[in-house]
Amino acid sequence: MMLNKTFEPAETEKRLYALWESQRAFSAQPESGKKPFTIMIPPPNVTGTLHMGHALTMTLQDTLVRWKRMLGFDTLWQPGTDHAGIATQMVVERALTKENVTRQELGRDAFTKRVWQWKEESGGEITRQLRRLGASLDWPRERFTMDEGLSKAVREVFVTLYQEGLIYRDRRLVNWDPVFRSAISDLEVESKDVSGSLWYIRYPIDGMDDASITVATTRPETMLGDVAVAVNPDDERYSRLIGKSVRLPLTGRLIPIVADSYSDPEKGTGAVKITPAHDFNDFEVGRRHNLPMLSVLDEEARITLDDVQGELVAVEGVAYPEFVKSLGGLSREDARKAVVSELEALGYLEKIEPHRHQVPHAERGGAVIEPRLTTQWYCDAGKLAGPAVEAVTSGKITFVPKQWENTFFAWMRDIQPWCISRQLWWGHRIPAWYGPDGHVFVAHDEEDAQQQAEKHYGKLEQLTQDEDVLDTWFSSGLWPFSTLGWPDKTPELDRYYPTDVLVTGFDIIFFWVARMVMMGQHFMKDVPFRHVFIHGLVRDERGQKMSKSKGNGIDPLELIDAYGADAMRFTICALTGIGRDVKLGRKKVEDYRAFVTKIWNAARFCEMNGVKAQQDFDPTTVKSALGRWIIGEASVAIQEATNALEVYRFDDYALTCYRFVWNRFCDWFLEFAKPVFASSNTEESAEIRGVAAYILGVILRLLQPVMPFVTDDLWHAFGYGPEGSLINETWPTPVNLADASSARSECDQIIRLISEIRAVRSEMNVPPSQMAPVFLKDATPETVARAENWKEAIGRMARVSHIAALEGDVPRGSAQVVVDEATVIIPLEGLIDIQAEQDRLKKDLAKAEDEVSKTEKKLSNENFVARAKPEIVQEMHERLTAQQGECQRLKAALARIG
RNA sequence: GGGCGCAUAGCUCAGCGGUAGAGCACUACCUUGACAUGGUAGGGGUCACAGGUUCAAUCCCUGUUGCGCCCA
Repeated sequence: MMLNKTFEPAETEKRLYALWESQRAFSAQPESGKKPFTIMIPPPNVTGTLHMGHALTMTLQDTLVRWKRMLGFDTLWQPGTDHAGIATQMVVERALTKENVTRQELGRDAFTKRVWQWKEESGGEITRQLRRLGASLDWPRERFTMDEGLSKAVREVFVTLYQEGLIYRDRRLVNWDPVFRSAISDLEVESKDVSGSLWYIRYPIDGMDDASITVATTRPETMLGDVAVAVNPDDERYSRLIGKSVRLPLTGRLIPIVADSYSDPEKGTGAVKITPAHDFNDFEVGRRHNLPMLSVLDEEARITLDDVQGELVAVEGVAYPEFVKSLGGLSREDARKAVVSELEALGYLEKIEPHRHQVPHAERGGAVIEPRLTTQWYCDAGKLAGPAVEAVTSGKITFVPKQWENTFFAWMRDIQPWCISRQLWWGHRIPAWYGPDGHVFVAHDEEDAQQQAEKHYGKLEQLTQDEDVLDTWFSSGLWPFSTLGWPDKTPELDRYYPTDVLVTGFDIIFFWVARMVMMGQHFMKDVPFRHVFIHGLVRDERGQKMSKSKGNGIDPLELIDAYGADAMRFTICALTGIGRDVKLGRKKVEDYRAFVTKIWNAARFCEMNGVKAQQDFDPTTVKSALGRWIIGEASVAIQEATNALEVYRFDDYALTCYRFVWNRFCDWFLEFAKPVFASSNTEESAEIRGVAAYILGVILRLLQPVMPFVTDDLWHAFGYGPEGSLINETWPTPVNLADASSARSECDQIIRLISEIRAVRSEMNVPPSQMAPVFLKDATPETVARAENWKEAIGRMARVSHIAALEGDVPRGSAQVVVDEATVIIPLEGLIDIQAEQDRLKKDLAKAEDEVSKTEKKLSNENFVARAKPEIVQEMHERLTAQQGECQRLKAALARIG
C-alpha cells in the first residue's frame, strides 16, 4: 500500500466516523469495571445549527474525552439537546404564519403535535453537524429535555420542591415580553442605553392653591397608574409637603406625597412619581408604603383601564375622564404622545429635556421589556443557593480559571426568586391543577391531582391544569442526573454521577451551571461535576464578537470542508489559552492545516523508507545515539503534553506536539535518518527504522485526541492496528533510558555544529550549491570522532564536502566560527569577502564581550555573591568561563584573518 | 458606581524573580530524491507608564493611563 500524495480529509472523515459509530467506539461501558470519566454535553438548542462557539466547546470536550479514553477510563460523553421553549415555539409559529394559521386557531394539542413533528423532521440538524466535528459522543444515549424520562424528572422535582415549600405562586413584578406575551428571565433581559426624554410634569397639590410639585419621568404614559409621589426625607425643599396629596392630572385621583430615600434629590427635580405596577423600584416603594398597585398596561403593553376606570374623576382644567378613556387600547408609544400633548394642553408639562437612560430589552427578539404585575410560579432560589455556594467554597467544585468562582458567588449570594413559569405552549406543562374555587393541587399526574381534590372537596370536582410551562433552564438544571435515569435508581446514575468536568463558556454560569449545582446538591445530595472549565468566546481575527448582524461569523462546517476537521480542531486547541478569548480566522486554520500536511508527508517519507509497525519493538534496547536521542525527546514531549491536558492547557498540549513533530522529528531526526536509511549498515538502519516506527506511533497516539482522523488513517496504514482502532489505543508514556544524556549531548552538539555552519555560510552569501570542506581547530578527540560519525548528515545538511581535524595552519580566506571548545574553519578563499568576514567576527566578538562584562559585573557585586542562591552564583561562574573562552577564540580567529 | 480581566516583536499570543520566546507577516537565498501547504538564514522588543520590595523585576506590590467584559 502507498499513501496518497496528499491527505484527503473529506473522504476519510466520513468513512472513519461511520466506522467508529458502527463499532460503538464512543459508547460508555458500564460493565467494564474501568474507572469512569464523564462529561455532560451542554445540550445545544434543538433549533440550533452549529456555530464556531459549539465547535470550540465541543472540540475541547472531545479532546478531553478521547484522551481519557486512551488513558483507560470508561468514558461517557452524554449527548442531547434541549427543547428551547421560546426559540422552538417561534420557529413553528413562523411556519404557521406562512400558512395563515395562528397557534390559537390551531389549539394547544394540535400545536404541540406540530412542534413534535417539526422536532422529528428538523430538530436533529445540530447532532448531525456535531458528527462532522468528529465528536465522540455516546449517541445511543442521546437525550432530549422533553423526553418522557426527563419530563418525569421535571415533574418529580416540581412536586418535591412544592411539597418542601420551595416552589410557590406569587403576584409580583416580572420582566414581561409584550411580543411573546410571556414572562422571561431577568437573565434574558439586557439593558440598552437609549436616548429618550425626561418629561417634567407638574402635579398640583391638593388644598394649596396654585402650589404644585414637579416630577421628572421617562415614562409619562404610566402616570395613569401613579399611586404616589416620593421625595427624599432629607430633602428640605419638599419636607413641608410630605403627607399632603396631589391631584393627579388626567385621571383626577388624589395620591399622597410620601417620604422615601429611593428618591434622589440630585436626580431630576428630586420628586418622583411612583407607579408600582410598572417599575421595579416603584414596586419596592409601593410595598414599603403599603400603596395600591394599579396596572395600566396589558399583556401586549397596550393601555388598559380596568384598574383605574372606577376612580376617574373629572376636574376642570386638570382631568377629563373622556380623554383617559380614549387611551384604552393604545400602544405604549401612542399613549405617550397623547398623554404628553394633553398635559401640554392643560399646562402641566413644564419642560422636556433630552435624556439618555437604560431601557430593558429582550435578548431574544429585542422587544422592549415591560415590568408587569402577574401571578407566576417561583422557585425559592435563595434556599437552594446555600448548598450550591458551599459546594464551591468547600472545594468540591473547582472552577478553572479559579477567578470565575467569584462571579458564581456574586450572583449566588444576591440571588432573586426564580420565576419558573412561562406563558408558552412548548415545554413542560406545570403539574398543577385548579379546582373550581381556584384551590391548587400539585401532582405527578392528573389522576393524582384528582385524588387530592376528591380528598380536599369530599367529592369529585372538575379540575383544570395550569396553562403555563416551565422555564427551559428548569429542565436543563436537572441534565446531569435526569439523563442518567433519575428519579429511577439506575446503574448509570450510580456510576457516572457526579460527573468529572463541565466545559462551557462564562456566559452560561448563571443560567445553567448555577442551576445544575443547586439542583444537584438538593436532589442528589452531591455536586453535579467536580471541575468547571470555563473557556473564552470565539471572536473573529480582529477580536470582534461573531454575530449574524455583523456578518463576521465563520461557519465551522465550511472550514471543515475547506481544511478538514483535524486542522480546525487543532487550530482551536492551539488558540485556547486559559481565560482568553479565541480569535479565529480562516487564515489560522489554513496555517495549521500545514501541520496536518507535514505529518502526512513525514509519514510518507517513513513509508518510502520501509518503516513499518513493529509490535515487539523495545525502545530501551536502542543503541544508536540518534535513536536514543529522539526517544528521549519524545519522552519529554509526552510528559509535557500529558501535564498540559491535566490542567486544561489545550494550547500547550497542541504546541508541544507541534514542536516535537516539526522541530525535532522532521527537522532533525528524519534528516539525520536519511544517510542511515541509505547506508549499507543494515543493523543500524534496521534499528532506526524501528525507532522511526515507534516515534511515529507515539506521535499518532499523542495527536489522536485533537486530530482523530488523519492519525487513525496513518495508524492503520502503517499496520499498527485495524482501521478505526487508534481511538482505543493507550496513551503513550515516557521511556526511561539508562543513559539518555550522552545521546542528547552528542546530538545537540551536531545540531549546533550544523546550525553554525549554515549560519556562517548564509551570512557570507555562499550559495548552497557550493560545497566546502570544514576543519575543526582545537577540537577534543571526542568532538572530532563525533564529526566523523555524522559526516554524511553534516555534509548533506550543512553542504560540507569533507570534515576533519585541522592539520597545519588555517588556510587563507577561511570563515571561522566557534562551537563549544572548537573553532570551525571553513576554507572559502575567493568565495568570501575577507572584509565582510572580519566585520562579522568583530560583531560576534563585541556581542561576546558585552556578555562577559555583564556577567563580570554581576559577579563583582558582593551583595549578589553573598545573597543569591549558591547554584545561581555557580551558574554565573560557569557562564563567565564559557563566555571568556568564546571571546578568546573569536579574538584568535580575528588575528588569523588579519 | 461595584467587580473582573488584559497591556511583551508589525499581527496573534506564550513565558518567567537570574542571558526576552513561538506562530504568522517581513527580507535574502534554495525547486537537494517526504513535504514550495516546503527548506535555510536573517531583521525586528526601554516587556504601557511611575513608584516600591529585592543582590537581581518584563515577572511580585502600589498607583496611573488605555482597552475589554460582567453586574447595577
